[in-house]
Amino acid sequence: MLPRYFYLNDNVVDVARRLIGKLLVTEFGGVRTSGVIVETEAYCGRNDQACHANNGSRTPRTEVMYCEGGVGYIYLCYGIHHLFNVVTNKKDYADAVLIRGLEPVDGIETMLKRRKLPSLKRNLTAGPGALAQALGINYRDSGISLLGPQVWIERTNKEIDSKRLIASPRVGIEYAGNDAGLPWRFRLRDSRWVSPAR
DNA sequence: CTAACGATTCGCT
DNA sequence: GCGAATCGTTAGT
Repeated sequence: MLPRYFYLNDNVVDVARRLIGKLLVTEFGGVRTSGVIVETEAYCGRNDQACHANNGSRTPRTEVMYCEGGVGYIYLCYGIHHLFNVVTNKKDYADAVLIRGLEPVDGIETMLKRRKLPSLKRNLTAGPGALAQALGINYRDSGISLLGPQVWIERTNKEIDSKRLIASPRVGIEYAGNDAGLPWRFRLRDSRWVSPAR
């Protein structure tokens, strides 16, 4: 399990890069499901128009983004999809990393059942809404600890060569003006488990 | 209280 | 490639 200090990093873009190649695990009702993170996006609470908590905007929903790093920020998108983010930085600094793609590892049968899919294909965990559903993550669990028994992140044996990382603009945030062009999306080159979005 | 909208996905053409 | 689905959150009245 990654220790608290991993999440206290005050550079959320750096955390987004470091999360690639880590294992994201959930264990609900004693059933373990997991996958290697292959795609992320960074959102910064200060001077980032794409962030829900931009420039100190506090609402009931975004309050967990202001927690000390090491909890999950999960919210409902389009009324259907539960998107999972890793909250980082110290208390009152509303930074988070959206997890956008996973390579399935543990509990594939369970994930197939949750996704109502007949067989293992890339749409099992490629895309932020898809992977959250596969892991059984619900927006009502927003604020859950990443140092607890239900959701956590682990190191893996595989080292990620920075040459295998692609940085590009974030997806679906055209409303964010100049910040829409920031290269804060990271993905593993040649992974078939990254999101369908361009 | 009301209305507009979204860090997306899926199915159909 | 395109449009519908679907509902909590938010800002405004």
